[in-house]
Amino acid sequence: MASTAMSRGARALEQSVGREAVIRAAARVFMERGFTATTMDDIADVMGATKGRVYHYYRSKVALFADVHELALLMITTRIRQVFEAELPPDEKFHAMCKEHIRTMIEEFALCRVGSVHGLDRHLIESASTQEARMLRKIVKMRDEFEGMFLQVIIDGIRSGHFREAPPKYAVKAALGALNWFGVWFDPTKKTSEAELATMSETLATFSTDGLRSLSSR
Amino acid sequence: MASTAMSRGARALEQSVGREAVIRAAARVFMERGFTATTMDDIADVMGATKGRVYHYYRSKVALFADVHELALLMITTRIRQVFEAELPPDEKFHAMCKEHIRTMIEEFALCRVGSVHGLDRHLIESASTQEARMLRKIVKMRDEFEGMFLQVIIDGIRSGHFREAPPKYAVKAALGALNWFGVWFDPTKKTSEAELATMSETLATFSTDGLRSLSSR
DNA sequence: GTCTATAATTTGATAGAC
DNA sequence: GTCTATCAAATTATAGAC
Repeated sequence: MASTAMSRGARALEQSVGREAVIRAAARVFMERGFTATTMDDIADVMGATKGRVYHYYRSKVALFADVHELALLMITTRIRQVFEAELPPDEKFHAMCKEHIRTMIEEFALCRVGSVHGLDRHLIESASTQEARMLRKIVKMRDEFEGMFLQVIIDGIRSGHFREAPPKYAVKAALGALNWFGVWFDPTKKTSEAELATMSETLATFSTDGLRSLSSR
Repeated sequence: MASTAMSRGARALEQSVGREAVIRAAARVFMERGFTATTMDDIADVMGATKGRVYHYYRSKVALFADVHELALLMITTRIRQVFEAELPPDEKFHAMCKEHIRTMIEEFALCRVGSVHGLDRHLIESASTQEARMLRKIVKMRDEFEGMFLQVIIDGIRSGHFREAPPKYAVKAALGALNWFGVWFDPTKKTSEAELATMSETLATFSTDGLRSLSSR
C-alpha cells in the first residue's frame, strides 16, 4: 500500500529539500489520513525516499506531527492577525477575518486541514512523552490565541451593537465551525475556478458574519 | 494500553447484551479515537470482554464501523425528518431542524460524533472489500439524504424570500458546519446543566438560521 | 545524509477449547 | 457464546553500511 500510482506522481511535485521537504510531505499525508492512519513509510514515499530520511530529521511521528501542526497555526494566526489589527468596525473586521481564513485554507489546504480538522485527540496527548507533551501543550495555546482574536471581535461587536446579544464563547464556536468545516467537505483534487473559490469564501464569510448580526445592523 | 483505569469504570455503564452491546461499545471508542486508532481490544475492553466476543458478531472492523455509522445516520435522519415534514415557514422550520440536530447530538453524542466528525475517509473506502464497499456507499447515500433535507429548506427559504440569495450548496455546508462542529468542541465528560445545554442549542440554531436570513426577514 | 536491514511491538483476524 | 492462544501482517524506531 505504500507505493501506489498516486504517490509516484506526487514525487515530482515535491521539490523542497531537507527538513522542509519532510514537513511538507508529512503535511500532505497527515491531511489525507490523519495521525494514526499515516505511516512513516507513507511520508517517505511522497518524497520518493525511505524512512531513514524522515527519522534523520525527526525522532518520532508525534514530534513530526507537532511540527506540522505548529507551522499551520503559526501561518494562519499570522495572516489573521494582519486583519485583526486593522481599524475597522467589528462586523466588517469579522467578515474580513473570515474571508482571510477561507482564503488561507484554500492556498495552504494541506497544512490547514491538519491544524483544524485533525485536532489533537486526547489519547494522542496522553500517550506522548514529557518532551512531546510540551510541544502539544504549546499547540493548544496557539489555537486558543487564534480563536481569541475571533472571540474578541465578537465581544466588541456585541458591545457596539453590530452583533446581537449571544454568549460569545458559543458564538465563536459556531462561526469557526462554519469556516473550519470547509476543510471537511472541500476537495482540493478537483479543479475549481477562481470565480468559484471566490463564491465559496464570500458565501461562508457572509454566513458567519450575518449569523451574529443584530437587527439594527443589517 | 488496552486496560486503563478508565475502561474499568466504563464497564459498569454498559449493560446491554449481545450484538447491541458490541455496537454501543464500538460507538463509544470510535467516537473518542476514530476508526484507525481504535483497536478491537479497546472495544472488547469497554464491555469487559475480549476480542472473541466482538468477532462473534462482526467479521471485521470495517463492518462494525459501518454498522455504527449507519445506526447514527438512521437515528438522526429519522429525528430530523419529523421536523422537516412539519408545516412551517422555511426560516422557522430551519431553526427547529437545527435545534433538533444539536439536541440529538447531546443525547446521543457517541453515535453522532462517529457519524459527523469521523467521516468516511477516502482511504477507508479504497481499502474495503467489495462487500464492505457496498455498506460504505450506502452510508454516503444516507448522509446525502440527511443533508438533502437541510438543502431543500434553504432552497424553499430563498424562493419565499425568508433567506437571502446565496448558492444553496455552499450555504448548507456552512450551516451544517456550524452545527457539526459542536461534535468537535463539546466535552461530554464534563457535567453541563440543562440550562446551559439549552443555551448552546439555541445559540447555534439561531446563528445558523440568521446566517441565511434576508434583510426583510428579520 | 540516505539507505538497507532488522528489532520490538501492536493489531486484525482465526482456530479451537470450554 | 465466550475465551485463550496464536498467526500473519503492519508499523515504529534503531543500528550500521555506504
